[in-house]
Amino acid sequence: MDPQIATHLPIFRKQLEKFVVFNDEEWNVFASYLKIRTVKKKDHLIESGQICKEIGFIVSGSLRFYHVKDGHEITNYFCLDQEFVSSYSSFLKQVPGHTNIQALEEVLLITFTHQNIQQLLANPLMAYKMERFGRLIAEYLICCYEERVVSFITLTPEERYIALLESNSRLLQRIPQHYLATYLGITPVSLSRIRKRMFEVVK
Amino acid sequence: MDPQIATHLPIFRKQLEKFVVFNDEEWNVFASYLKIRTVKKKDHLIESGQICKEIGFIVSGSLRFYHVKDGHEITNYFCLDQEFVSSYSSFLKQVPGHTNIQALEEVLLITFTHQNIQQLLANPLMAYKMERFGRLIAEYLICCYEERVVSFITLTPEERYIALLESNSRLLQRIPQHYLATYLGITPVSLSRIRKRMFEVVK
DNA sequence: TCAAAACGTTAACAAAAGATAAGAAAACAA
DNA sequence: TTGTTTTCTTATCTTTTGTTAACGTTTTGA
Repeated sequence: MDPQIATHLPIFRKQLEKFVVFNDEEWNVFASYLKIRTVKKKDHLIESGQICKEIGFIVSGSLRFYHVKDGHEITNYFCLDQEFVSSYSSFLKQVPGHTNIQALEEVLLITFTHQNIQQLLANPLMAYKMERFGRLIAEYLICCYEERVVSFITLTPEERYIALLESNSRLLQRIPQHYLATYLGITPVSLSRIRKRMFEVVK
Repeated sequence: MDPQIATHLPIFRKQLEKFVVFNDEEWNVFASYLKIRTVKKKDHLIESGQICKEIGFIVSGSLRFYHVKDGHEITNYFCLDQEFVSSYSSFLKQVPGHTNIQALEEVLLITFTHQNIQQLLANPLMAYKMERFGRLIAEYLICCYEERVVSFITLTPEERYIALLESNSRLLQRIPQHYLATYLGITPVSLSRIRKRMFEVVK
């Protein structure tokens, strides 16, 4: 194991315990698969057309997911520290995806690969808890996605922006506004107008 | 076990096997929890504010998911036969949801409850396969949701409609158009215009 | 069968969003 | 620092969508 990784393992283990609690023996097996690496600002964790081989836990930094359409980049998601990051659909099916994931700030990641998980799932000592871990993470993500779909269906872009201000102002302070705009499903120009309208009402 | 259910179990078992294969002993345990019931056209499987207690497998019929906003119904999803149906976020967290699920046609359902699943997960004979089953279903749903979020971000309403025509024309023949419109994120009037534009180009 | 309800289309007008371009402000890098 | 790039705002014009209402057709249910 990379000695550098040891510093960051406790915080990672603590986050994992929101989903499943490994005893020390299990944890040692699991941790033996972990790797640590950095992604420089503006570098990519994964690009469109590639098969996503790994899941990362973000020790520090932030990333954005984006798609390219007609030469424009459209931001789909943001991940901040203490969260997991992966192009899930590509990762789960091991097929090429359309998602790009780019570091917005320098990122420090603890990673494990799809192959690692398959090995752990095939290990009788680990299989049960790994299945459970996978289930609970996947269920968590379903709730996130459901919320996002519902916000597209039921809210106007302005309402989505306000909801984001209220629920996740931490995000807004770290993310350039034009990325936020496409995340909300509108153009940067349009978000600027929405903001203008909002602040005029306040005056 | 309800004798009426026996007729429909083989098709259900076959669909389940896309996710996990139960041996006969496991299957008998699992099947002992199943119930069958019908939902009449326009009746609700679940309404906003309720905790969703069950997952259903649709033997026949179709349903729509919708939210209410400012007195308007906004359709969020459709389920046809041979699919699973539940208000997942509410079901998984066992908290009241905002989703309504209504039968578009008379529906025949095979159901099992959240409590049933907890019992199966706690049964040492079943736990491993139930965890696995849950994981694989959840992963499948993640891919569905991801596709839907991406379609909102990257496509115009017209492109979303065309994509739906190409990928799921089976749906379109069974679903009233005004439900489809809100599913696409637009009004029924707007969808009617999009259709008019499309057919004029063809001429 | 027959009246009521639901559904789809169209029109007219208003509101919102997209596209493009220009300019100011802020962040970044040599 | 200084020059460059990035980011945000603003303006103009066009396109799209929403809103409301009217109308004809189809479906539904008593």
